[in-house]
Amino acid sequence: MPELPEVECLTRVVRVALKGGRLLDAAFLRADLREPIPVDEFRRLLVGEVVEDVFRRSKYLLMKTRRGYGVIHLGMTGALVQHDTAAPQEPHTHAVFRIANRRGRESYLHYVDARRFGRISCLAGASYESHAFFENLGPEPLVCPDLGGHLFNESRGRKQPIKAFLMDARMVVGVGNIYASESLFRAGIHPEREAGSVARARYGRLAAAVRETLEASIQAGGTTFRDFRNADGKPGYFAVSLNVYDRADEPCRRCAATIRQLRQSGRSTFFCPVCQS
DNA sequence: CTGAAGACCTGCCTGC
DNA sequence: TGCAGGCAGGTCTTCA
Repeated sequence: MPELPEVECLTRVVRVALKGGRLLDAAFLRADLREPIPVDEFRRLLVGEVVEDVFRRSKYLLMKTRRGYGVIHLGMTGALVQHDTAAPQEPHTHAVFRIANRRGRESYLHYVDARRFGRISCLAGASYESHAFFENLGPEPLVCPDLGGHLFNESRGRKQPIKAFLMDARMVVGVGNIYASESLFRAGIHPEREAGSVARARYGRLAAAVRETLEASIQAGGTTFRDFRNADGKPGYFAVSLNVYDRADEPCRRCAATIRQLRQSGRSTFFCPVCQS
C-alpha cells in the first residue's frame, strides 16, 4: 500500500528513467480506474513531449511537459514497474507507457493496479498547484520548516482524535494509516487523544516523529506491505522495523507491554497502552 | 462549519 | 474442497 515514502522512492526511479527524455506512447488497456482516465487529453499533453521534470506532491507523481502535467496516483494497490517489453507482464496491467530516457534508450513503464483505486490524469498549463487535486493540500512533512507549530495551530479547537487529524491531507500530506500509527508511537501520543488538547511541545515531537518515520522508510526503499513494489519490481524493506502497525497482541519493542488494536473512523489503529498517553 | 461513515474495488484470509 | 463473508485503506462523497 503505497504511502509517501513508497511514492518518493518510485518518483526517484521514474525521474532517472524519464527526466529529459520523452513519453513516446501511452497505451491504455482499460481506462476505468477510480475515475475514467482522460485518454485523449493525456496523450495530447504528454505523448511526444520532452519530460522536463518528474516530481512528487503528496502521494501524486507528476510528469511535467511544456503543455502540462501527467498525474499518477497509485491508490492502494497501484505500482509502476519498468520493463523492456510492452506486453503486460502480470494481471491488472491497465496502462503501458513507452518512454525514452535522455539518451534515447527506450523502455516501458507498466501501470498495474489490482483494485483500481488509483488515478491517471493530466492537467493542462504551466502550474498544477491550483488544480482541485492539490489546492487544499497541507504542507509536505519532509520540508515544512515548522510542521509542529503548523499542526499545533491547526489543531486548536478540534475535538477529532489526533490520529484522524494527522491523516487529514489538509493538515499535512503523506501520513497514511501505517505511518500515523508509527509516528504517534514514536512521539508517545495516544491515538485517541483530542487533537485540540495536545500541547505545542508534543506537536513538536510528533512532527519530528513523522519526519523520522518517513525518512527511515525512504532510506529503506519504502515499506513492504502486501502490494507495494518499487519501479524496478523490488520490494522495500521497512516492514521489519514497524513498531506497532499490524502487531496487535505482540510485545512492545520498547516496554514489552501488549500492543493493542482499535478502530478509528473505520481504520485500524495500533498503539502501546504504556508508551502512549 | 465539523467529524464520522459510506462507497469505490478485488485479492487474500478465515471459518464453516 | 468450496464458498461466503470480512478485511485491507486513499480519497472523495454523503450525511448528521
